[in-house]
Amino acid sequence: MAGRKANANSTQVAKLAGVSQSAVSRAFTPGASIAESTRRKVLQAARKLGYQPNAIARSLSTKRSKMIGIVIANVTTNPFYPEVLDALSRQFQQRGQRVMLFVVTRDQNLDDILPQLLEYRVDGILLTAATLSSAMAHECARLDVPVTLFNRSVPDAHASSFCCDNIEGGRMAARLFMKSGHHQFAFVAGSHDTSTSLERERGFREELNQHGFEPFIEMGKFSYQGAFEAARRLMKLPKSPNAVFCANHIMAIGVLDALRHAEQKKVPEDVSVIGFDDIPMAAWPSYNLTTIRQPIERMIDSAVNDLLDRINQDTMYPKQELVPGDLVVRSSAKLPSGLSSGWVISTSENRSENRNV
Amino acid sequence: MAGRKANANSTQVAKLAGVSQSAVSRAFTPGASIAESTRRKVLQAARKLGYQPNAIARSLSTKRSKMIGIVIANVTTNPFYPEVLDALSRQFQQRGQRVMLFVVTRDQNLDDILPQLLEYRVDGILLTAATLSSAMAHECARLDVPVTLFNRSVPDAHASSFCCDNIEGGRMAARLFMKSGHHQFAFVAGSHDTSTSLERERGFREELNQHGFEPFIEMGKFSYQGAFEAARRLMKLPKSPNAVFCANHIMAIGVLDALRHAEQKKVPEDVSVIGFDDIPMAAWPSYNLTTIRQPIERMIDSAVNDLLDRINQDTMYPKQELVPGDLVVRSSAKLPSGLSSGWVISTSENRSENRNV
DNA sequence: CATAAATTTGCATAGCTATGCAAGCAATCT
DNA sequence: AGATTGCTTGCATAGCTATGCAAATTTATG
Repeated sequence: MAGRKANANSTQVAKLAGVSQSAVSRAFTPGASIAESTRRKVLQAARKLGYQPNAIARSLSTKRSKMIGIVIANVTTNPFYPEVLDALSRQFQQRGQRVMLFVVTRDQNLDDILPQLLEYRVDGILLTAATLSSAMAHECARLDVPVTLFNRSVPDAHASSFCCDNIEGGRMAARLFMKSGHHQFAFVAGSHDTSTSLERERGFREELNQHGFEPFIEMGKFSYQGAFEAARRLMKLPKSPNAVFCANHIMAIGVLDALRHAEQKKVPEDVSVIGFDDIPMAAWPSYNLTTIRQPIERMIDSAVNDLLDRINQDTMYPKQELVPGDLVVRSSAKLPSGLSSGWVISTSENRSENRNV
Repeated sequence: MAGRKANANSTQVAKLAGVSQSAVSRAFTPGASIAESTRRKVLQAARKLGYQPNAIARSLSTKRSKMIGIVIANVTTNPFYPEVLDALSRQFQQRGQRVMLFVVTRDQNLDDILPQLLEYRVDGILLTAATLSSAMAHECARLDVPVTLFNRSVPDAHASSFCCDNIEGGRMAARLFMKSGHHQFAFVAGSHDTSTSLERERGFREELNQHGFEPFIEMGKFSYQGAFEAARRLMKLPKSPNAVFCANHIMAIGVLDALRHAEQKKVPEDVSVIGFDDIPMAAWPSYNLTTIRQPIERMIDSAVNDLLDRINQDTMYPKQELVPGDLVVRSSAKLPSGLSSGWVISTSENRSENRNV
């Protein structure tokens, strides 16, 4: 059978090098106690035999697999997630961890997936765009496998979570709309059971409410097509909105396309649109989307650091972190006076600057 | 340290169930010789202890890791690849294989990456948008680890490869342009060392040459921005082309945006554009891209089957497969008489039909 | 019931590396 | 020289499961 060809092992290398098997092991373990001369002998013998240490056996022995389980959803429907996966995967690679990947459908039940990761004794688990049942959270805690959620907030606190400040993001969108003099608002939601969508909606609505406004809500199902149709429904309303905030990037694109191509509306003259997730595509000339930027690199750095720290130190508690987003002003939403395309507004530090994006 | 918490093992389960360790192993091995009554006893004891077989130990023992190494590039720059990754990953999951993922940058040297997969004794390797050095091909062959390339053709034949028929795809684009009466052609290339780009160019050029035409070639660097700039350069030429074929989807989008927003050209009235890789985005109203569709599902089925077959049967030779693509007619390229948007032209079986895409 | 056949079980070991411990060794110090 | 210290090295074993083989048990057959 393929894959069964006898592969040189440390004992054979040891014999050829005239040392013990332990010496071979130490020759491949950085920082181990071994004389430089023997190490060279071992490496030479290893090269001659085409020997490479067996990571499976090492994992068994050290009880560390050096593998991280990553679960990710929406990888084809939302271009934000390929960005996330790319960055996560690179970070872990760079830190000497391998990645075991599971791609799931939106809100597929993870209770079947996580055991498959645990079976391989992954050192930690990172969930993206997925939630954790409390039974599974419990199971991971029992096995001392740290779990980190990315872009989902967590109800019970057995896992770390790293999210953009979605509520404040929603508020920023509302404020920009109001400053530009809009009066009829709408929110295109992703789904009614996803924290990102719910929180963005909540921030948007609360800020509007404080000024006496109430947005229409339409369901865009987190997809281009769903948002396209949502936009058409919105435009059929008696008092159709002229300021539409969308729960993510891809739905903002769907809304824009519907407005321009199906409804003959001009953006932003007739209708303003704001999205979420500033991915490269948002800056393309066809869209030029005004959007809330999630500082993806920073979020991922934090998430990766947190997970690796928790793997290495037993004592650390899970952490919930909220990273502030920036409002990136382009030309899909009408500009209030004093602001022009290319501005980035960070609420966090309460300043704006023209970074010319 | 985290992850080191004592985890029940088969011996403990055996003791609790009053059987031998072998019985526990067999209880978890489908098709093993064990009485139903003992299996039940074992499973009950296992549940009580929260026991789950250790896949690492199993891998060591069986010399099968049940892991496939996937190497993928361009996951953020080309939306085709998230589709590929999603489909691949699902297929392998469904077939009981885990995926160890490496995300690389375009044409990053794999000679550092593959050893990391081999170290974990993956059962097979699938490379997407990446090439294999002959040294590494040799190494994998020596270790009996089958390798399959997806979307890259292979010079030496130590690996299987599954590609769309890029040459024929290029020819189809050329034929459509010529049928619509174009006379000035251009090809926006991805890079000069990638088989996909080279082959698409070759087919396009050969077909044109047969009719006495020669296309301009511009380099689009496989990116939106690169293609955007390539289009601007093309439009500055004295006899600027009015029929532009792009080596992939994302570059077609870049070209379209440049033509419309930077060059004030109408598509397809002033310039026709054809892309490659029919991903969902191509059908969005903003683009409505005429494009060559790679039958991604079929290609992936073949690739996965081939790899798994080669893992299970030592005797099979690597296979090179060329899957024909379809020309999907939308509205970014002028239509020849008798054809309307929504038609799909499959050269393979030499027929066209209106599938209303 | 006796015997043959089939099924189930446990024993013992392989698979490969890491590591605590004690022993060996060389260098340093008094 | 003798004692002390610090490195290196090998031995032996742990880590967990799968599996060939022989023994034990059950079932089928005559």
